[in-house]
Amino acid sequence: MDDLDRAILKVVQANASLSAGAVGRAVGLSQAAAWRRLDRLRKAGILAGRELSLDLERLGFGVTVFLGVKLATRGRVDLEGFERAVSAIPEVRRVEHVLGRYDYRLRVVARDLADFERVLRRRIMGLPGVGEVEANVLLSEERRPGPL
Amino acid sequence: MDDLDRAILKVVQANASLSAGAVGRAVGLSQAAAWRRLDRLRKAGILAGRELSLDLERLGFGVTVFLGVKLATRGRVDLEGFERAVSAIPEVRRVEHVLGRYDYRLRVVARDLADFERVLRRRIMGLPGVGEVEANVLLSEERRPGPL
DNA sequence: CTTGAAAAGAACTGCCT
DNA sequence: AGGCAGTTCTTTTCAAG
Repeated sequence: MDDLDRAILKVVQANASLSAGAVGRAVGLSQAAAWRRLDRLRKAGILAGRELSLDLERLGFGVTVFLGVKLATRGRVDLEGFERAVSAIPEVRRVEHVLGRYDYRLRVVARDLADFERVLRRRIMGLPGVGEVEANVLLSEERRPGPL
Repeated sequence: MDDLDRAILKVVQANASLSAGAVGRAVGLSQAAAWRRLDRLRKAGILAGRELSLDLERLGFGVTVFLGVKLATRGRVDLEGFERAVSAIPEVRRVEHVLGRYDYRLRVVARDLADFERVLRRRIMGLPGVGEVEANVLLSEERRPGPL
């Protein structure tokens, strides 16, 4: 983990579709040297994997809502039951178990607000142990490269 | 946008590093046909791009905190000033502009809770227009494939 | 949509400094 | 560790059925 590795991580964060040769050119290494470092970072688990980002709006899912969920009852059983049930809802794209005002934060997509209401009432509110629920509708978001 | 396209999107969601040939085998198309469909999905903006997922824990950032931020004052100027200032903080990995109890939700990483306290007190609380702030510490999270 | 083929480029390997 | 050179595999494009 030296400065060259950090430079490589910066480059691939900015553009995940770069070849080893292109990464090498960007940081001043040969294709083979850059590839070996990328390989090492992958095997160390630091480069965890690629993800494809779908444009959900173009697929007809124009609404994203964050739900803060507080469970009415707690305990190991409740957490597991809630997580299993919430994972079966296709509109739920992310389940975050958190500490604070809520127990879970869910990222939910829907075609529109009417569709979201359906998901909320028929799927989310019926989950086992759900207590208080709070919604925040996403207006826009920005991803940032992060610290390094 | 037919069933084959949807099947392709499912496959590449599950594994973003698949070659066009491998995608074709998975959905019952030839290499060339699968490539043409992937190309079309990319050009239509539905496949928006790849992202690399870094393992921030292995890089020494063991703490992730979600911050709900309510601005003390509002208006176009306040939003823009806040967004510009918050984007300059390297520990902020995501800025979500939302409607609801908060105006913004921030995803913040730090080396540990002491480091997070430093970021919160010296960086976040000093942002222009910041009013109420609420923190939720991430315990675990799960990404789900999403609806299709 | 399929097959086959060809050119370009990327991934991987071994050897040498 | 880094560079060079070579092999293999993918990507990408094209022609033809």
